[in-house]
Amino acid sequence: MNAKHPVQTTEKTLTLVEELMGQGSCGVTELAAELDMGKSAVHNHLTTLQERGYVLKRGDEYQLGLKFLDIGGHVRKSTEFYQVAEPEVKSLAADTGELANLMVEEQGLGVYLMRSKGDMAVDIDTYAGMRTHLHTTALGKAILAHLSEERVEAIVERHGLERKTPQSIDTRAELFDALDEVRERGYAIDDGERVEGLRCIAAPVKRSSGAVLGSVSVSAPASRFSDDDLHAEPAERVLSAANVIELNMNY
Amino acid sequence: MNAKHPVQTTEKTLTLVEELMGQGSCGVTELAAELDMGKSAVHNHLTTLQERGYVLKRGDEYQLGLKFLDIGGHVRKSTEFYQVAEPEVKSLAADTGELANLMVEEQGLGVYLMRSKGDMAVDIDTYAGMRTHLHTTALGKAILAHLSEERVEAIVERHGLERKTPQSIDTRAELFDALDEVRERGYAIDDGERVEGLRCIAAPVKRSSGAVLGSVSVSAPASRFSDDDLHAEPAERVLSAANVIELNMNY
DNA sequence: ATAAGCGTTCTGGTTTACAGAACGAGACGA
DNA sequence: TCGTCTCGTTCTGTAAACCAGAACGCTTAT
Repeated sequence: MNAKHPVQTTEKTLTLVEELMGQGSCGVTELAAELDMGKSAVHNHLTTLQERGYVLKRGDEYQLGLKFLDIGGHVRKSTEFYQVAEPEVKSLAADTGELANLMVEEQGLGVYLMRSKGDMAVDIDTYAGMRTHLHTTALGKAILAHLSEERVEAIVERHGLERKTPQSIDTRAELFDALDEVRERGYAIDDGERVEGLRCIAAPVKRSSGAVLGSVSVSAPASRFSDDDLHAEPAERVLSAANVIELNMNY
Repeated sequence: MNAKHPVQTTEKTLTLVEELMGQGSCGVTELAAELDMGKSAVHNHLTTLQERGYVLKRGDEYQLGLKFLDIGGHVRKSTEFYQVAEPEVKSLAADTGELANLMVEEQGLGVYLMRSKGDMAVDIDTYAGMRTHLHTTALGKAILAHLSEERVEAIVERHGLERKTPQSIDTRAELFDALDEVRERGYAIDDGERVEGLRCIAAPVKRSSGAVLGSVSVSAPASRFSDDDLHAEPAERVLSAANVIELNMNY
């Protein structure tokens, strides 16, 4: 549902914050030009944000501060799912030596709640808090497979089916086929659909009611996740991690 | 410096966000009462924030979403100091088996940039992004010890010397004595000054210019950090971690 | 020297945020 | 079953405040 009486000033502030996140570090004039606002307006917003700790001034340039991490970290820490899953994702990373991830759905997008690196883990561009289209990752497909068809339709309607690599899913038919497969097999795979050469295997975590809470995964370069291996040990280990989390969530 | 023409609407939005962070989950009426605002104003702000992904509605209550973690995570990831220090803090935790931390100063407060748990690590209430008074932790004292005296004065002026436990520093004289000691010894210690029974040892990380970038630490229960041991292996290991980070920052 | 660029300050007109009242829906008890 | 209380939401006029634009120092480049 959209806001019937949105606060336009707040929208401007948020747009400014998001622009600053994209740019990294910016001057007043540059931001004003980028966002079609007057310099004074931009300046007023920035100084207000600075006073509250959300923005820092370094020389003549402004940049986002760590206050966002404070709030975000607090929100994450207060999440039961994160608290319960965290140790299990860590041991998943330790056991496999690869990169283990935890995802939840929010507003139709996938949010990485955490990532834990094992000894050999690849270092890709993800970070805790990062958002991604659900259809482009194994984690996302594991979640989508256990939402109602109308929820999935609504999400596709809202966010589209953008392609990240030539392997990405980009039609509804492909997506629904893939989700059927996930439900049958019990876990989802991603073979270079978001990052070329990266394979990923993910299992859903569900409440005993059947509602999906999120998903767990392990990512590794294709060279270490061969076609044969993929469906053996790694799948086994990811499913067991998901199962442990489910048990601990349901007490 | 304070904003000469602050955007009051933005301030209201931020106050609302911070209140929501404190409360966890709240209804419109409760928030309106808490903040002395009309219900319609609170509602307008919340729906605006919701539309942008910063706030979620669950039933009739509103709560903060993970968008803050997205922005905060992005800011952290873009920080050179974090990128460089991260692997070293991880191995510090792995080697000692305890809780290793990384802190930077922002707006006169200490911000935990990361925490990494070793096998036996205590689980305390800190989280990445959390802010704390600098004078209450070894990490903070390691930073303060390498700021100019007027910076330290300004920080004390701004944030005061609040006590967390009976052991906390709470006078300027005590603080400056402690900082002298830190400079002489090369590292800072905290013996139950923030959390009773928790000992902590921290070393500053400095640019070759002498400017302090932040600090690294290891925390453990007093039972595992005896008086004798504290200044031997742990101190050695923390100093070496700080040194490695310094070398990698300065290329 | 001069000019061009920046961030910052100032002001008034007009956009717009918001108090307060009214509405609809659900929960509860009589 | 009905009335009552409370919640989130919608609506409206008016008082407030956001902001374009111009002006001001300041630094840097020509």
